[in-house]
Amino acid sequence: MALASSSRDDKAEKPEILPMCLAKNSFLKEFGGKDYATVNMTEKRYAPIVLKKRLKKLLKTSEPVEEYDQDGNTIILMGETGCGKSTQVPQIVHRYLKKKFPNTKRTCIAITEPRRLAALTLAARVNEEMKSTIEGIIAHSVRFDTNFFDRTRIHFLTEGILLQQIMADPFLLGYHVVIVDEAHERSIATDLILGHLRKLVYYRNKVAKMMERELFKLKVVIMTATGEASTLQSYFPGSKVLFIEGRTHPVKINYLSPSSQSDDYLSLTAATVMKLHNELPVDEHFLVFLTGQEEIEGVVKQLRATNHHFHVFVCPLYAALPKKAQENAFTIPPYGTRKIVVATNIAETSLTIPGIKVVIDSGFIKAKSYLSSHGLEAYQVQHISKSQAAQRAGRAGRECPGQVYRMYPKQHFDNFADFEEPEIKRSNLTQLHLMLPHFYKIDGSFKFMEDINPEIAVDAKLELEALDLINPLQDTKAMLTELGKRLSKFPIEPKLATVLYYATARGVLEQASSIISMMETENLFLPSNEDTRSLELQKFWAPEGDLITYLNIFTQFVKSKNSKVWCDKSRISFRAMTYAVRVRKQLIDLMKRFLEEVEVDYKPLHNQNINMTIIHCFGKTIHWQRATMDPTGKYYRIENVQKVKHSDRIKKNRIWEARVRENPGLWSLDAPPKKILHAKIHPSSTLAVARPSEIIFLKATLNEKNDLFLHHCSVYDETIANLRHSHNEITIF
DNA sequence: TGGGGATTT
Repeated sequence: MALASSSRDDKAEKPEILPMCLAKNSFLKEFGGKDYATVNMTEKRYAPIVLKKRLKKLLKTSEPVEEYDQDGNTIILMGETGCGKSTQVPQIVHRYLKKKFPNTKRTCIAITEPRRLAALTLAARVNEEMKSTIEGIIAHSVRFDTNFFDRTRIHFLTEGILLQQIMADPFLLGYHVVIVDEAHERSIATDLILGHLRKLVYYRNKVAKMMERELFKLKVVIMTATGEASTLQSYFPGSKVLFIEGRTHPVKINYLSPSSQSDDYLSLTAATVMKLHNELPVDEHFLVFLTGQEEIEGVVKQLRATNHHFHVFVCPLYAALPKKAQENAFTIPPYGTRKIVVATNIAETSLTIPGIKVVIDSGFIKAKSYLSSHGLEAYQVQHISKSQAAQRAGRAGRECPGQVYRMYPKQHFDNFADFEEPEIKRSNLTQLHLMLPHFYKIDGSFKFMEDINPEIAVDAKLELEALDLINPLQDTKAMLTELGKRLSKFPIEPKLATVLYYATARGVLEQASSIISMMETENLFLPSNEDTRSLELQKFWAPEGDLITYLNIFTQFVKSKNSKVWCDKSRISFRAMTYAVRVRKQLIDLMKRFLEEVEVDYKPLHNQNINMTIIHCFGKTIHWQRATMDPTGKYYRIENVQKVKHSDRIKKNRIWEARVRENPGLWSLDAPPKKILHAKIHPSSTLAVARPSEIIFLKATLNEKNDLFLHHCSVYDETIANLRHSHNEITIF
C-alpha cells in the first residue's frame, strides 16, 4: 500500500508511489494535522458526559449552518479494491490514536461495512494481524451477532447497526474515529451515515476547540473506489483527499468488434465462452457475468451439454442457489479441467472467487428501480455503468494478470453511465422517511449528497400518513406521531411494524410476528420441481392463503424442534427458518419493551377464529392493498393510498388544504391518480391457482415483461373485513 | 405461472 496526498484544488494529481513506512507516516501526518507531534496531553480519560452537555448547549445557541467545514478532520481515501485499505487503515488509525492520546484509557474506532460477511471477516483478519491476545479489543457487530466490549478499540459493524447507534446517540460519543468503507456503493445507509457525519464532525470539532480538548474531536475517513471524488469533496468541504496505489494485477481489456455486435447478448456470451474455452490454456478459469437465474441456468445447461476439447466444470452462482451448491464455485478443479463460473452480480462485490483469470462480461445487470408512476419497485435488465465494468474486469486480476472479454464494443462502453444510480434514487423510501426525523435532531436540518426524488418522497410520506405514523403538516424534525416514534425503531417495513402493533392489541402478536418473520426471509423454499413443490405444500397449505401457510410452516418447524432433517424433507431452507426464528424473537422482544414503556397489558383473545383475526390485522392496517378480481381473471386495487388520504384530508383538515395550495408541486391534490394496472397473483403464492375474488397482498412487483405480480396474498372477503373485535385498546398518547 | 444484490440495538 502506498499513499500520496492531493490538495482540494488538484483533483487530477497522479498518485505518487511511496514505500510502506513512509506511506503510513504520510497518512498519519494528514490525519493528525500539524499538531500531530506537539499535542498537549492533559486529559486522563474520555469524558463523554461533559462533551454531550457542551454539544447540546452549542446546538441550542448556534445559528443555521450553510456549510459544514470539515477543517481537515475528514479524509477521503481513494483506492482500488484489493489494496488492503479495509484491513490496514483501521490499524494505522489505531496506532495514531494510541500515540496521540497515550494517557487515555479508551479510544474507539468504528468501521462500517455494507455487508455482514465483510464486517465479520475483516474483524477476524485484523485480530489475527495485530496478534491481539485480549479478547474484544477488535470486535464486530452485525445483526444477531456481536462481541463488542467496553474495552473494544476497533469496531467493525454493518451500516445498519451504526444507523441504529446514531438514532440512539446522535453524537456518537463512544467513537473518536468513524471509517466508512465502500462508500462508492452508495447504499441508502451510506447516504444517511455520510449526511450525519458531515454535521457531527463540524460540531464535535467546534466543541473540542472551545474546550481545548483535542480528544473530543470526531475524525472521519471515507474509503471509496478510485474515480470521481468531487461530489464527496464538495459534500465535505475542507476535507483532505488521499490516494492509495492498488496492488492488483493488470487486466487486458478486449472489446467486441463492432462488426460482430448483436442484440442477443445471451447467445453472444455463450458462444464466446465456448470459443475461448477451446482456445485458452485450460488452467485459466472463467467468470461469466449474466443478469439472472433463468439466463444462468440456460447457459450452464448449454455448456454442460456441449462436447469440448478440454474437461469443464461449470458452476452457476446466484443468491437463490442453496449454500451447498454455491460452494462449488470456490473449489479448484483437478488439473486439466477448466472451471467456468456463471454468476449474477453477486460475484461483483459480495463474493470473491479464487483462481479466476478470464472474465466474460455481458455488459448487463438486473437492477431494482422505483416506478413512481405506479408506486412500486420493478426489476429491469439494464446496461452496467463504467465503474461496474471496471469492477467486473478487476475480478480477473486478483491473483495474477488476467483479461476481460466485454460483449460490447468500445463505442457502447463510452456511452455507459459513469456510475450506477445510488440506491436512494431507485427504492421505496417509506422506511427511510420514518427514520429521517431522527437525523434532523442535531440541528434541525439534513441534506443528502444527492437530493431524493420528490415523487418517491411523496409516495413514502403518503403511506406513512395513511398508517398514522407521521403528520406531514409538521416540519420533518417534528413529523413523527407517538406511534411513529415507537415503530421507527423496528427493523421492518413501517407497514409491517404497524400490523404488529394492531396484532398486539388483538392478542395475536406471536402469530403476526411468525408471519412477518417468514416474509423477511429470502428463498424460503429449496429448489424442486413444481409437482414436488405443490405436494410438499399440502402439509402446510391453508385455504386462507400465504399468510396462514407461513404460520403453519413456522409452527410445524418449531414443533419439529427446529430440525434440519424436517426442513430437508419438507424442501424448506433450514437457514431461512433459523433466521425467521431470530427475527421473530427480536420483533416480539421489541414490542414487549414498547408495551412496558406505555404500561399497557395485552391479553390473547380466545373467542373467535384466530386465523381470521390475524388476517384482519393485516387487511385493516394496509387497506389500500386490497384487490378484487374482474371477469377476465385479473386483479385490480380497490383503492389507493392517495385517494384514501385525499378524501380524509378534505374532511378532516382545513389547514391541509391551505398547505397543499401553497406547495402544489409536492403535495398536489390534482396529481393524476396512479395508472391502474391489472395484476396477477404471483405463481409462488398458494392462491395462484385458487384465485379468490377478494384478496389482500403485501408486495407488488413488476417484471421485465410488464407483468404486475402480487406477493404474500391472503383471502380477504367481506366476512373478514367486517369482523368486529373486542380487543384491548392501546393508547399511547 | 416465475425470484438482481445487500441490510436492521
